[in-house]
Order: sequence, then C-alpha cells, then structure tokens
Amino acid sequence: MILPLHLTISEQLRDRILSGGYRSGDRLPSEHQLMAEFAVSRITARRAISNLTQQGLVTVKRGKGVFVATQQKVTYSLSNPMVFLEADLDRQGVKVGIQTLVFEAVAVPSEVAAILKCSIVYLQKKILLFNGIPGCVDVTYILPKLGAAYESELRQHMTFTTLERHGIEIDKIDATISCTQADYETSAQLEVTLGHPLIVYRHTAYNQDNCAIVHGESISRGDRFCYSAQIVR
Amino acid sequence: MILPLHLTISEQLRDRILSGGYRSGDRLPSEHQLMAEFAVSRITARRAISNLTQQGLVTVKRGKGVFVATQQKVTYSLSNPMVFLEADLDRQGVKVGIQTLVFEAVAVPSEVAAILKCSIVYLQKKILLFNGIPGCVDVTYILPKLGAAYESELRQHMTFTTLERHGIEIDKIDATISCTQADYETSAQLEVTLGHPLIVYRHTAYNQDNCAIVHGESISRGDRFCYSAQIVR
DNA sequence: CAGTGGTCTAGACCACTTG
DNA sequence: AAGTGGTCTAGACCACTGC
Repeated sequence: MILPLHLTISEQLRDRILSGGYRSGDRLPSEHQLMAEFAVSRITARRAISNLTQQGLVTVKRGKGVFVATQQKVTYSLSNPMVFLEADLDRQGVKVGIQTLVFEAVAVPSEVAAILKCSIVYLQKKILLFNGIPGCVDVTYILPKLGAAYESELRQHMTFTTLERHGIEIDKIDATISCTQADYETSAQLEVTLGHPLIVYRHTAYNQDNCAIVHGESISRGDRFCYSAQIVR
Repeated sequence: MILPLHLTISEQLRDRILSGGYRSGDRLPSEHQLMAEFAVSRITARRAISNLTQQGLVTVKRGKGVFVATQQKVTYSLSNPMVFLEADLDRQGVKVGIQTLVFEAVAVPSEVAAILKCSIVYLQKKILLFNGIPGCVDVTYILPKLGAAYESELRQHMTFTTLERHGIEIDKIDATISCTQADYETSAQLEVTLGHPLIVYRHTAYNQDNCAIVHGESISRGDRFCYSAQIVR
C-alpha cells in the first residue's frame, strides 16, 4: 500500500502530534522547513498541512505559522428533566453572550409550516458567544404573539429563558442532533474553515397544551460543543 | 468584500446546486470545462471543487466526474424508553450488518479504567454496515466475563442485543454526542474523504446493580446518521 | 483510445505579522 | 525587512473509467 506523498507527510506529522512530540499550542515547521525536510514542493507541503487542518489537529494563523490545536468541549445536557442552555453552561463556568443578527416577522417557510400552525412567524438569527468567542449560530422561529410581546428581551436572552420568565412553560422538546459542514457564510460567522464540522441541534418546543410554540436550529462548532444524555430502560 | 477566485467559483456552483440548476446526482462541469468557463488555471478549478466537497455538496468519482451529493439520514433514538440500534433501524427499513475487525482481551486503557473496574477487558472493533454500506466504526470495551462467554455471538450481533438475549439487562446508558473529523484510517474504513465530519456516540452501559459493564464509542458518518431525543420537563 | 480526476513540480505575487 | 501563510499560473505524469 503506497500512500501519496502529502499523506505520508501529514501522517508523520500526525504521529508527532499524537505522541507528544509536538504539544498543544506548539508551532509546527513552516512550509519552507517542510519543503526542505521532506524534499517536496511547496504545494505538497501545503497539502500535508491542509490534511492536518481537515482533521482538526492544527490551526493555521496567517503570518505566524501552524499550531497544534487545543481541544476543550462544552457539554449541553439533553437529559430529563429539562435544563436550559444558559443555566447548564453557567455551571461549567461558561458565560453565554448573544448577538442578534435578525429579528423580524416573516412568512413561514414551508418546512416550518407543518410544525408551527401559522402563516406569519418571527424569525430570529443570533450568534451565541461562549466566553466571548462565537460558538453557535441559532435560527429560531417563534409564534407571532410571543415574538411581538417579548422582542426586546428575546433579542438579548435565550428564547426559553425569556418565555419561562413570562410564565410560558415549555413542557416538551423534540430534538434531533446531526452534523454538517460549514458553508462559507457560517464559516465566517463562527470563524472556522470552510467545511469545518458543525453539530446541528434541531428542536421543536411544545407548551402544556401540546402546541408547538418555537422551532429552531442551533448550529454549533463541533470542536467546542457536545451533547450529553442519559437513557433509562 | 472581495473573495478569492476559487471561492467565487465554488459559491457560484453552490448556488446552482441549491437553486436546483444542478440536481441531486447530476454531473458538474469537468475540471477542463471549469477552466474554460471561468478562465482559471486547473489548480483554481480544483480548489473550487474541493470547497464543494468540503461542504458535503458534491462527491468526486475518479475517472468519471464530480456529482451532486444526495443526502438521506438514518435516525437513532436516544429517547426513553431505551431502544436498541438494530430494532430502531429495522423500523426505518435499514438492515444492519456487522464486520468485526478485532475481538481480543487487552489490558484496560487508562481512559477506560476509571469506568470499568477491571484490569483486563475485551476489546471489540467492528464496522457497521447499513444496507451493506459502511456507516459506522464501533469500538467497545466489555467486561471479561461477558466477552469470553458470548464471543461468537458478539462477533456477529450488536452488543446490547446479545447481552439482553442472555438475560443481562441494561438498566441505564450514559452517553455523549460530539463530532470530529475523519483521520486517515477512519476515512478509509468508512469510505469518506479525510476530514469528513463524523458523529461520535460515546456511551457507558450499566446493569441493574449500577455496575458499568460496557463502554464504547460509535463513530458514524455524519452525512448518513443522526440522533433524536425527546426531553420533558 | 479519449476523458476524467490525482499527484507533483517550479515559480510568481500578495497580505499579514513581527522585529 | 524578513518570515509567514494565501492565491494563482503553466505544465507534467499517472491512474481510473468507459467506449
């Protein structure tokens, strides 16, 4: 089994990283140094580095160099009983900031129409900052009555926290977790490379009358975020 | 805001895909056609295609061309009450096949020692096939007594299904869901590109006495798999 | 065989970072 | 100014696909 040059180089660098030869935060050899060390062209050296960034092992800083990535994940519990994001992260010492990009009434998109029985809904797009660093893009559709009533508060706080504060209780959340790859827009918002893995948490919240009142999608950086659950018989 | 050439090209192709100009399964223009259409070098054309594959929008087939990817995800329910993978997927019309790569007694790795109170455990590495196509790499550590007793059956069936069939009931599962990017080995096993997003389901199963009996990690293709949950107050 | 993508080279210019 | 990575070109050879 013969590997392409760029792969043999990136695998060799990977071994050095995983074995501790290069530690977390260390600078890797520059492109020129790699060209000399492995006697390859610049494109091949760059391809090797690209292989490593695609595996999330290193991050590249323009004008500075290539550095071994450091991983530390924040956990959000899906377990019953229900816990809200802000409270859960606060326990882990993470402060959540909110930067609302869009808050407006829109015609309900067709995918959402079957869930929220409405023709007009409020659409909110926001970026969540974890300790000041962008970590999540959230798109939420809210029933018009609720969106209109609590707009100023919704703009600055998490949706569920706001609703609960006004006595609107969430009784049940249906959720799916999947993953995708960052498109250009999202990659810019979350400050990651194109194609960076993202965790998608798609949810629908119901009130006590089993009416869907909120539907949305939270797209978080896969390298910074994970979900936990406890399942019982 | 000026974008690099390769990005303007890939964004333009992306629009054509999302708007339906190119449909699912269609062939995109070849590298040479892109070079002509956008008057760029081959490297730039290739970079544009690479941007699309990194977003999971297209797949490349050597000697044939570049094709718009088709997405269809299989869902695994995390919700209570507990449902096992085989039963859950069977309901969705997906047949699960198992290809065991490793099944052997090993010294317990340090990360696992705190969970399974043992010095020797059975390690099983297997690939799960969904309707014959590789979709998941599973690494499981099993208490030695159980691994030895049911080896032949464990090799060919899902762990929990086998244990339940022998009266060993799982009472609780602690799980986390995160995502990563395929390294070279995993990318070869799951037939994806380096860096492909993967969903990691890390779990510990406990019996009625609240003893951990199984600990493991299922790494699934992010483009084929997702998890669902229902959370109640 | 022609057409496709995969790998690789040498060399150029630009933008950002640091001293 | 020197060093870093980012973009881009032109051109070569190879391996796989299908006719």
